[in-house]
Amino acid sequence: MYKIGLFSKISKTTIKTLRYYDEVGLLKPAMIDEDNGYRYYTSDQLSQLHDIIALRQLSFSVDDCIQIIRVGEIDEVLGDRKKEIETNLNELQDRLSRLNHYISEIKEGRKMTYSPVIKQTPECIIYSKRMIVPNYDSYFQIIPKIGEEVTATNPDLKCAIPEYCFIIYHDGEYKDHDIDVEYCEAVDEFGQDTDSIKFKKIPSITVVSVMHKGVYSGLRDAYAYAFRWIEDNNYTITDNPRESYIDGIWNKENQEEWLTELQIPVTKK
Amino acid sequence: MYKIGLFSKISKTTIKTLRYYDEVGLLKPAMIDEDNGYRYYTSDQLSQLHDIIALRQLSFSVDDCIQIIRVGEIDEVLGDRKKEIETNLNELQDRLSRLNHYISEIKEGRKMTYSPVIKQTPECIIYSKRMIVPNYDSYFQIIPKIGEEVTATNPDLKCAIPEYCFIIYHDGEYKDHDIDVEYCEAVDEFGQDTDSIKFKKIPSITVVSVMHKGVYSGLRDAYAYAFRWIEDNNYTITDNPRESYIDGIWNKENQEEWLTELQIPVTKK
DNA sequence: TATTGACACTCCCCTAAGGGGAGATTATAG
DNA sequence: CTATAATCTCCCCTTAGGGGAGTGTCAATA
Repeated sequence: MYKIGLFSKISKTTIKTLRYYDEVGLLKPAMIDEDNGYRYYTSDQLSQLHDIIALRQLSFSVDDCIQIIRVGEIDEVLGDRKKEIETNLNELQDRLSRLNHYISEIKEGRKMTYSPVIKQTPECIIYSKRMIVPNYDSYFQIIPKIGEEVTATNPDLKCAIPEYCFIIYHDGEYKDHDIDVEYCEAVDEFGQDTDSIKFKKIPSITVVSVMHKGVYSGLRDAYAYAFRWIEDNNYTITDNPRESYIDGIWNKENQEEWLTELQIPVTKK
Repeated sequence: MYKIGLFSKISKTTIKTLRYYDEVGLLKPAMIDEDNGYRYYTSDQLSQLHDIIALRQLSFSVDDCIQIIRVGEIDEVLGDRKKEIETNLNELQDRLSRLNHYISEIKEGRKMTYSPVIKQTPECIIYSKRMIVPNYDSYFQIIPKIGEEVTATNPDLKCAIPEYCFIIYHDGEYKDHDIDVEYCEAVDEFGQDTDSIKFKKIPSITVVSVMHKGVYSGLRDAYAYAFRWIEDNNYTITDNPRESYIDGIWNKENQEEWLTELQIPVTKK
């Protein structure tokens, strides 16, 4: 019969842990002195504790251990735990890769003004108009007309809340004229298609998102950064990039305050 | 100006999280209505939050984020975090490997009666006697004599508490006669060496530990299991195995209750 | 036998990053 | 004007114990 202090030394387990295991019923002492509450353990508890430590090192939770020890059924929990660990492993590898990317960016003297985030876009209904525009400047003149065109055929149509208004670039490469773009705006329900304007439901997808502040010419740096990031962190681009407009000429006079979100659909390799 | 609900939808962040970030000072709303306490956010907060999410995805803690955002110093924390993640990664890989080993053991129909644990042996002072014994049965007769021999020259010597009494097998291979063994017992201080008995300090080492219950002939299975485990989980054996005696003929009559701990010094590959 | 230091006990608060819910107030839509 | 939705604060909960306060007990020594 060992008192808790000695047993803790033998088993290399803290007294706190032993008391905790007693409390939750994972490992009860062989005997408790009724008078003074002292816990007494035997070597029987030692091998039980050994089994418990083995399970804990296999990363089972204390609750799992109780289940396993009491019911003796480990098989059910096993697969779950494996998947869980594999998920954690993948996450950690992703984080490490991103951290290393971050570090190497700093080492190469870049200022790290971009903060790439992996996120899901919402599933939503949009209307879209695809067109070839002569150059970048021109389509900001075109956009208001699209709005008018839509409300002409769909007077009751309302934008989705929160707003989600973006352009998809369909050219595989960079072009500065005759650009193949698709203007999209999320709305709250389907409306009447016209020749040029089509309603459709778009699914939720995974994108890497980069915020760009300021005038649109700076977007190229953001693109460059994002593409480098995707390459370095073993993601694969799965679709054409989107530019989502948050603040712009329509609500902010100061160009410095314009806010655009670059969304590049990706999947982890 | 967005109220919290809308802002939470725009930023894909829960309201709880936003309130929490407000509370800890990581992201304060642009304005709080004095009358009703409502929080109001702007798109400025949106890009700040985006930066925060990026840092969080890099696995920085909220406290780290506060530091980084306020002071602007990320470099110091960066190295720490990298090491931390690498450590976690190694741990997880170890766990996954052990879990897979476990699963494959079950699949192959083994009953998994052993629970391998990685642990540290204590640093301690021991006396030891190395000898060639004719066979396994004979050394249990020899051991009491060693005790007498030691107390003859060192009458005041006391065993260490907790007891640590073990045999090291110095033969590289299995032998059933003329076995080269070293009997060791931990004591509380150095004593007088004799011709055959030497005192020495042994360091703490990492071992894989397997408990064996029952008569000694069953130890072979435990050895076999442990060696297979070590192989499968990418550990390397760094020294000769130890058998540590916990319960045996000296305190338990019933052979079924004998308890022996197999300790095999290892290091992770 | 008295003391003293080591050991044991319970009880309470703490962790990180919010989640869940209660109860109260406010805003918005019809 | 009312019903519902949104928002507020406040409190408790999560893991696996750690730290400490205050108190009681054991074993060895003077």
